[in-house]
Amino acid sequence: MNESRSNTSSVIIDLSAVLATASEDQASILLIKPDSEEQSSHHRLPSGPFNPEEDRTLEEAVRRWVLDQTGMNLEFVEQLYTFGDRFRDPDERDGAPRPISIGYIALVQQQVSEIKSGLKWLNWYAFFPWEDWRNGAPEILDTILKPKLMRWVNESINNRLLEIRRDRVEAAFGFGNLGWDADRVLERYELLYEAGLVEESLTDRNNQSSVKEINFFDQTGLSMYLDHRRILATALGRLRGKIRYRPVVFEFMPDSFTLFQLQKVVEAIAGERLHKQNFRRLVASEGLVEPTQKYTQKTGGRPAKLFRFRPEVLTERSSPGVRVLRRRSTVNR
Amino acid sequence: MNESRSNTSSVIIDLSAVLATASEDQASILLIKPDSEEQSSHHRLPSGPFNPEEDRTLEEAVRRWVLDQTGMNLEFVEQLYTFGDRFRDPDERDGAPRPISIGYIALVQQQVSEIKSGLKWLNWYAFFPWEDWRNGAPEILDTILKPKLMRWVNESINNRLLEIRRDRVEAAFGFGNLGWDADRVLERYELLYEAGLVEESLTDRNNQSSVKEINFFDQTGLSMYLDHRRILATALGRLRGKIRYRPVVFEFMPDSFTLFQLQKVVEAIAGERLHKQNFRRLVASEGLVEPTQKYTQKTGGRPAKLFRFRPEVLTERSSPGVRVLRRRSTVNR
DNA sequence: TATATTATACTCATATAGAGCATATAATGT
DNA sequence: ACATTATATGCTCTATATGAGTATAATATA
Repeated sequence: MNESRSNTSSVIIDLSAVLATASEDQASILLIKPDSEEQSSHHRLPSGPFNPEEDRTLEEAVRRWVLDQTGMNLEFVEQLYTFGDRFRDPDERDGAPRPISIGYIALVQQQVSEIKSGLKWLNWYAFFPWEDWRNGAPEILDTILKPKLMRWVNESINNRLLEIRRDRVEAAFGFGNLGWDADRVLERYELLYEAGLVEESLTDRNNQSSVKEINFFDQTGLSMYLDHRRILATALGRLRGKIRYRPVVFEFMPDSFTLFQLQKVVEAIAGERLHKQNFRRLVASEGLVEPTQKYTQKTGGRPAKLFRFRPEVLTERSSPGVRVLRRRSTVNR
Repeated sequence: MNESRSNTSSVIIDLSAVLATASEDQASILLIKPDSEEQSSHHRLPSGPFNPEEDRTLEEAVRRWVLDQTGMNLEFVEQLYTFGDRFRDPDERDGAPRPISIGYIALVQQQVSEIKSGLKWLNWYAFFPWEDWRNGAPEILDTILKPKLMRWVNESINNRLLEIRRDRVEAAFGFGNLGWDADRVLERYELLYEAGLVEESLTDRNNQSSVKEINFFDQTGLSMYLDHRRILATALGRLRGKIRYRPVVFEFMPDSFTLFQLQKVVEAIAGERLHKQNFRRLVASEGLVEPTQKYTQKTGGRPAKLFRFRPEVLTERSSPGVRVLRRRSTVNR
């Protein structure tokens, strides 16, 4: 065994949190606005270094940083992934310590109170315009991303690489026979990054973008500080998957709500439209909700019954969740 | 914002890999045998510190350590989770740097060649006897774990804690109306750890075990070095989940195999028996395999057709996998 | 009173999953 | 040769889940 390496090189652990919420019309995340004094003009996630002397667990550290920076006490928190690629941080080449970045997702109630200055709620899809299929397939897919990705595939230096790239693109974007799989958010972002189609690609000097058009990147979504957009992509993918087998949607809902409100929130997260009658059948038969005695007329038309979450499902069903479509067939493109 | 903390405390990143394989009768993992000179007498995973100067990515570092320690070049590697709890490492209280542990899972072919000395393949279920349901519900569940867990639930200092513990135990072990959910390996291990029912509970001084019986822990599976058994539990849970929507089983299979051999491997991983005819229908209709022209008679009885994996399935279906049972009903207990 | 709008109930066709029965093809023993 | 046993493979039946559509109910408003 080779035990000869020194372990003395410094490593900084950076913890970042995606604070996600969803209202009827939008899924949004809480961001720290770019500061004019700072080098970067990009939004960033609440984040901070891990201090082993102060924090008993990683999750506690995340909670503390979020409380510091946003004033919010988190409930649901889940670890996403640990990123450690070299050179995603451009400063690192100049001898700065290597950042290891651990991403978290936190689900918070719809924004009730006012938020601190310097913070902002932003639509999730501002960062991933191609992920919102609620009004049909996003135009950008066929007009821009598909041709650019195909070009990147064909630029491969040999056939083996070409096949790998083609298969990855097909699987992630479903251009072939495959449909669109809403969960594959990270795969899609990674491909766009590698193909030089998002702004962050430029700071990675291993990568050169073939894009020459001025303002091209304005079309491919807002960029973020360092690798925060990658963490965000991981979060959206995880959330979309999790919603199907854990009752996490209810973290976003008020105490009582109509079924259509619930559906709108699920649609905002899933990025797809759902069949109203079937959705209602679904949540009822899964035992996820129970009716209250109240109704609301705010919806217009016939008054809607108000429902509440039924926490008992957790001890009744082993994977209770909103089993929405796993796949969108190609014909809907 | 509070930016006043020092970030100078040292952090060591430790990378560990679960090398998993499966043959017809067993799912096993590659371990480093306990060395008599070492303090600990426990098996451990191949692992080593992350060196930011040498390794471009975390995954590369894992591959390098595994190559060093086992001589194996890994193909499929996936990150599992990053563990950073204080005091899981008993040495840490004495001022040793805080270890942050990133777990990986690697899937390797059935052991063809001989392995290096000091290494050993061990049955996965030697560490989690309660996870193997292939011959019915493991006895240990009803005879030992259930009563001990119930006692731990009832020892709660107040009603709120009691309810939380009860719900967690019910969800993880399916004692109530819930069935056994094979994927929840980590949840079950964590509960046993917290309840003081596995040997590692003793080294965690936040935790005291109520177990007084001599040799009690011999019944609750082999213990491992540091938090390696926790990483192993994470790996098994992840693998069981993943097998359902990605064709990962084939990482374990030789070029050609009979459908029953494939089924046996899936059963070893899932820890459950499957319906033979339905399994065959399943893998065929999913397009996961295609017949070769060859047959084998080694199985006894009518010769079995040999099949091979159909890689095209990756570009045909968005989540191809072996959709085995998600839940086992209570009546089968 | 007609019309628009939303909520909710119900139906129908199809796909999928669990379980079991039946048949095919080998080896082995008498 | 023939019954027995063991494994492989094909097929049926049923219950349930899913996708899509039709019908009815209860409100507001022109």
